[in-house]
Amino acid sequence: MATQPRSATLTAHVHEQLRAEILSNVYAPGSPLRLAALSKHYGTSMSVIREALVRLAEQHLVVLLPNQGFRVAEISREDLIDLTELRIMLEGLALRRSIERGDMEWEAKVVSTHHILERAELHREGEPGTTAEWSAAHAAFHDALGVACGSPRLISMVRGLRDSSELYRQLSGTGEAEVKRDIPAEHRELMELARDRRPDEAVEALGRHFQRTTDLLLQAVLADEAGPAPAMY
Amino acid sequence: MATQPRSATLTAHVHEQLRAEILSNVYAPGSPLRLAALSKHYGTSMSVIREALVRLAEQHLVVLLPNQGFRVAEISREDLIDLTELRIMLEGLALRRSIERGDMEWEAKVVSTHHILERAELHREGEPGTTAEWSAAHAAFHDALGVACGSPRLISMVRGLRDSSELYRQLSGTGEAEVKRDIPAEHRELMELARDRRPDEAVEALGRHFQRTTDLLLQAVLADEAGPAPAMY
DNA sequence: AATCAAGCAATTATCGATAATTCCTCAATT
DNA sequence: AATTGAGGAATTATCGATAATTGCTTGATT
Repeated sequence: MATQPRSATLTAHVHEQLRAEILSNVYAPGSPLRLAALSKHYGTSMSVIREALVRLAEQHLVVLLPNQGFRVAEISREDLIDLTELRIMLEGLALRRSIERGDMEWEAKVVSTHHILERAELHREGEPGTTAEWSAAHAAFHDALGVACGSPRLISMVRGLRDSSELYRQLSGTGEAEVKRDIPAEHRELMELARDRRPDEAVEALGRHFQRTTDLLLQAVLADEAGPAPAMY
Repeated sequence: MATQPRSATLTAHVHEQLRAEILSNVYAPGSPLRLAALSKHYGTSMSVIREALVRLAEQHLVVLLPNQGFRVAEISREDLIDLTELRIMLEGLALRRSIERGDMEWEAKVVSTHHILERAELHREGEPGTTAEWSAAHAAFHDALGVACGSPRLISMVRGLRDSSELYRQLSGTGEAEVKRDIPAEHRELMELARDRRPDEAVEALGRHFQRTTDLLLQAVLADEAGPAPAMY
């Protein structure tokens, strides 16, 4: 398990790893992240764990309660709806601007990341859940769509929202509900509309893409959770 | 100078203080923030300084270069323009939604924070630069405008952008250029349009308010900085 | 003079230990 | 039975020291 730190700094490495673990649902939403346990797990002192967790807390992937430690961020219907609305708007804007301003290098990146994603999708046929490779390829493709928007801040915000969304997506695995959906086709459509520089249609397609995912997620994973709280009364 | 920590935790207290110092331009943009010096300044160990700085780094107010420490975030024409564009959009959206969804308590908050701001503006007549009280009142008023939008994430993003903007604003002091501008009147208009629930006009006014500030800032403070770099060639 | 490398000083990153706080248990009281 | 409060265990927050890294200075080399 001894990991060789490729990162410039130990903390950066742990931060990346921990983010990946959280996004792939190794720790359930709301569950505590104990310093001692993680310290042992990663073979580093509590200081570097703590610093990594502080960073994740600022990114809203974990929550810090003073003197009570860190927990994985909670999930909820309302939050997913909020998240999706903002994502449609901001990631849509980033896409629109990329289409308007992106150069040929950008086009190439869209095409190439889509190609990798398409391959991952073919390989995945009938697989149980979301593969780590597919998730990475998926994130890379969506990132490419907006990366030429020209605004570092917008890119950063979009990435943050995307990470938060991933928390929900992983929850469903490859949900049964998704059988009715041709996700590869949606991605191909997005790639073509971006490549062919059709801003309105592309933004529209992106919005539908997100909304569909959210709707399925809402009915599949978060179907209940309407009352004030789960149980214990 | 011994500060009594009202915060739940020492780090939180230092984080707040440091944020305030950076936003009020105690340290110039780009200047290094040395752990030992700050540690001495605040009378705490380097660990809590470091944690506070890590948080600020995630909020884009400072920058961390691995093994080279922390610096106050740099400023630039392009960044200010980017920032303003995003602020107009996001803070405008928050305002629109607050007008649509805010209850009477929200209205009251808008009116009351505006009242405090107006008082601070009157008191400030002829003062040299931006007062700390005025800055606080100003931030509180703008915060109130968007706080009822119903999206915690949007509120958080808007606050982050507002903090970054403050970095620029403080740079100008009460610039000479502002004499031609009736800022109190702009604020009053905003308050009235929000209070009277006129979304389109309010959002429009907010956009103009930001754009004016930025335009003046651009010509007053960041007039040069067109070439590749200041000097040293 | 310019370049380069070795050594040194300053600074950051990491560690392990201590202090402070919270949470749980359980007995005492009502 | 429910509530309260005092202990004690578990956990977080803070500290000071050590290790690692960077960057500067200086002296050797061309």
